[in-house]
Amino acid sequence: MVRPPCCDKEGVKKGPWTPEEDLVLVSYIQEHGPGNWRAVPARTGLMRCSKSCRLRWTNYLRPGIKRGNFTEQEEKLIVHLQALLGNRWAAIASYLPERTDNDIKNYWNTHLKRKLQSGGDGAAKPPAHRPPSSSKGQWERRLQTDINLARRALREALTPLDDLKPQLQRDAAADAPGAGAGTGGGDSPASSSSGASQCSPLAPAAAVAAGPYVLTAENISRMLDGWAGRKVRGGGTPGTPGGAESASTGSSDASEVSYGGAAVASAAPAPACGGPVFEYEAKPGVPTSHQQMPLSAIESWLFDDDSHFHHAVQSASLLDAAPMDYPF
DNA sequence: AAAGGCTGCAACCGCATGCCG
DNA sequence: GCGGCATGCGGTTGCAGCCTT
Repeated sequence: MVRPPCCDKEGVKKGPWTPEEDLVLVSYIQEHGPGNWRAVPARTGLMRCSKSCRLRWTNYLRPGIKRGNFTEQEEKLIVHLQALLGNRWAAIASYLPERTDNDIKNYWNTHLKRKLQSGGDGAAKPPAHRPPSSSKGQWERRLQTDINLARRALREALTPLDDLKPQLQRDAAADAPGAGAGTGGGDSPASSSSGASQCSPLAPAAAVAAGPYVLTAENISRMLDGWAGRKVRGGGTPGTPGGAESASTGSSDASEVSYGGAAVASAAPAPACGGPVFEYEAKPGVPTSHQQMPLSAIESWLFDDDSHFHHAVQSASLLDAAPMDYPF
């Protein structure tokens, strides 16, 4: 049996996506849900590779994505997690639910890497405990250790949030009672990969908080308005619905245009698991779009499982081998 | 004001991994 | 257990806009 090429090299369009293409893709996914990407080009008539469709959806069209304007907290998280996990952007992104791995990767390469390099010689060097590019089995075993390290790093990164901690913990307790409670067994957010079509412990809370995105005519209209209202880059590169312009215009853009806004979500009732389409858009094991949810989830993960954390701290001397000495 | 260089972002490419028959 | 397929992931590239000279 001859394996068909991933992308039909002939007749496959490349380059920036147009608003029309985005609309077609979003409409299709609204109807059929993400997945079965191979069928997407054929069924939609999009002259795009299936991978391109998936990428476009994952990085830009998916609801709940925040773009631009990385906060200092996010920067710290990224720096710490990059030091701990290496260039495993998908894993890092799982701690920043509103950010895509591509976004984080770009931000690291364009901002943080340079920042670290200019900030100190040693800081930019990968730590000794950085995951080796060895077999996955080794890596998985190591991951358990790194989880504990990550917790410590996250706690440090989140230290300035102590003022908010009581509220965050209340949120975590109220919104995600199960979030992180089972992480003592090593089930970190980064490692839970089976939640795409299931109810993540966090997903219902997020759905309640922000509601699911429902593609309606109004939303499509808003989307197109957003495109039409912004200058088209490169004679065809649309701004992204998630608010690509937000970097220069302020953080409000992201919520204005993104699909995760509460106003949009209010168009439909908050579903239980298996509700309307896009309910399954939550990243696996991570909350959907709500500004506070990621921190709540992280806080929950960090503090709910504190006993495990302290045990790890006490029993593992490896903490000493993981200096968190970064310029910022 | 114009030209060249630099920066940042969106997208592509190829490999790795997991699932299913 | 094996092979094929679909998807996920990380590295890299291309290009438009911005900045500097």
